Amino acid sequence: MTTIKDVAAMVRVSPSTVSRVLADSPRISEETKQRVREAMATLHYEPNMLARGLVTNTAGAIGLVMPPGLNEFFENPFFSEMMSGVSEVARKEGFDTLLSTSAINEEDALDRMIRGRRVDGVILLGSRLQDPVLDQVVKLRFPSTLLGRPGHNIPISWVNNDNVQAAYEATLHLVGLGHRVVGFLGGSTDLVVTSDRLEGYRKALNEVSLTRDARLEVSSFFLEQGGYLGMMRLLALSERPTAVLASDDVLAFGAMRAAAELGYRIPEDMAIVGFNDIRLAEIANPSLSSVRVHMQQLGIAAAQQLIAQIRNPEIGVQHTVVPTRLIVRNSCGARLQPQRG
Amino acid sequence: MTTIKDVAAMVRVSPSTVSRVLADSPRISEETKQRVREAMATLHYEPNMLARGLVTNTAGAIGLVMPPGLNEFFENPFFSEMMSGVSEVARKEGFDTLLSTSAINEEDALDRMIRGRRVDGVILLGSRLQDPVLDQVVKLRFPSTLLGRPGHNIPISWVNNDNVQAAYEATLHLVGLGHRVVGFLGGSTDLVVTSDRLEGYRKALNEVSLTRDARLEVSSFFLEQGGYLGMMRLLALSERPTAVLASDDVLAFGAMRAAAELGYRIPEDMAIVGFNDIRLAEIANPSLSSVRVHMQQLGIAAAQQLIAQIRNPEIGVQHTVVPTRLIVRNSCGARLQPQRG
DNA sequence: CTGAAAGCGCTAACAC
DNA sequence: GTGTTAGCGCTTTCAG
Repeated sequence: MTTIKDVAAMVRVSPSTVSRVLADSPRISEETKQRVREAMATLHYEPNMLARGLVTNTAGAIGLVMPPGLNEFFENPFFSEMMSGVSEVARKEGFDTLLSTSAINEEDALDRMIRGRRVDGVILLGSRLQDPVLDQVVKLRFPSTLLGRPGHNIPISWVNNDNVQAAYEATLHLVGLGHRVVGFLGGSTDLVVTSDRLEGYRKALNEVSLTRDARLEVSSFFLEQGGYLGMMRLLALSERPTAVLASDDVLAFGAMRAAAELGYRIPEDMAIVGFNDIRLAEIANPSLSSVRVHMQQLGIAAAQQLIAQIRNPEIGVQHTVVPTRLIVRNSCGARLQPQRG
Repeated sequence: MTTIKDVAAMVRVSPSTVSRVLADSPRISEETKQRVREAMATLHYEPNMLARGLVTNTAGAIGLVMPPGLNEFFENPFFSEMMSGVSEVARKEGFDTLLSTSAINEEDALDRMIRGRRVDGVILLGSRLQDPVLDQVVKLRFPSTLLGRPGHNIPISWVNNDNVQAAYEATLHLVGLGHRVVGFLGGSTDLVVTSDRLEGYRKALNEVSLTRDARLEVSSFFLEQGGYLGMMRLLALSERPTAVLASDDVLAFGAMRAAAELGYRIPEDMAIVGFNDIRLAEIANPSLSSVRVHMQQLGIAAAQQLIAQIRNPEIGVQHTVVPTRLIVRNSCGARLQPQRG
């Protein structure tokens, strides 16, 4: 392994000079820099990040802390797109991206990453209503950004959509198409994102004076299968919904499959709107109406916020709201001639 | 930050004793271990991985080297599923997972990771026909596993499907359904996986004495849009195919969209078989027949092989072939009554 | 403009 | 069983 000493020896300067060249210090003459750089190239020198990190107390990496239930998360296209945004920014800014795979739970993952000095900051993917991880990271005063919204009042930077508003608008859209019984199909209820979208849904129903029915609000796990099962429940109700707002596209697809299997036509017998607008929404048949949340943009903003914080710890908490937009396609029936209402 | 010294001071032992407790050395009395561990807990001690890595020359992480064209890759569900397998193993074995996002190309990413001692081994995701990265990693004698097959003869561990055989069987399946003009829709031609699947396709056509036509072999980028455009080309041919083998499900979906848009019914007018069997294949309408490659299994095997290598560098190159299976659904027409042949 | 020296937190001989 | 010591590769005062 080539070290700074080898380079120094080759150019007949001291290790500190080589170190200064690495940092492009103005105190080193251009000529020396030139010679040192040549030596680095011929020796294939690459700085040892561990050694550097040990003294500078930096890691050159940002950590992605997965929510519990890794697999569920990996399988959701949301994840890839968000990560694509994160890593794009990380790359540009010279950071690597570390996945918190080595621990069994979020708390341990965080401890390992933070106290173990493996990363310079963390992006927390999603939050639960009472989330100890948030307290933990705030208590440690460690650079961090939450992708989502904290469920309780805590000074932490975050990047989020206005999920209440988005779900509110999506629900009103369905109501505007004439639907009087609208179901809500959500993911895990202790996730803030689920609760926010549910709130928006309820708000809309209240506003148009439609009676709410707890049985119309089903929650399941965040997988296609979860949507499938949830939809089965909704369809089994004595007063079954004619439209459903799903809090995730993957759930929406499961719901569509369930409905189709039982002979319901979409959108004629059952209108569906999803959330996230994953790539597949456009391709599917029928194409899925969905609230576009700009997943990649969320990832980009989170990474940028985090890196700004790492570079300037005094920056204070930052909040970014990425706007959403309802993309109307075929699954909600808006493109049909109005039949009800 | 709590260090080993703080713990040592608290228990009134030397730092080396604490270090030995960390390693659970048998030379330390149970009683001392107990006291040290208590101190570690109350002080929230967490070992500094940088310092440890500096002396042991380990990083506690495995690197995932993305192929160039990050985004294309992130968007393919193949990636998430494979990564889910990798990280599951990594977690169990106590490794973190580092994404090579910080460099602009694979070579630099590797240099940074390997010479920078950020990882203990790397998983290379996919290979091109002449791939300098493979030479690089072999030359450095660094633990590594290729997810795919090397395009040239080089002693490197890999995990792969038998893509030639799989494509051969899939093509024969289509021929067996009576198709006499079968198209091939591939990804980037310099990828080994594309070339292998193409070879299997050709082999099948030769075997059943169907004339091959270079115009029936189109290649495009690895996105839905690529499949869409490729299919448009195939449909424009004077002698157009009645069946298409797509070397990736995402391409297959693009192809299906193109065909549907132009009024072709699937599978009646156009039979399609894809590759990878992503989750969506089952859900899609019509459901997509696809060669299941067990993406997660590939990731698991790659990670296991790599970690075995890290733990025992003398282990030599290992090769794993993960079997494939053609999953017949609706898009290939096998479930219809035979109409041709 | 450059060099010498100390030290980041940890492990690993080598002592006792 | 435990302590002492040196050193991993690098950055950073402090000298000059």
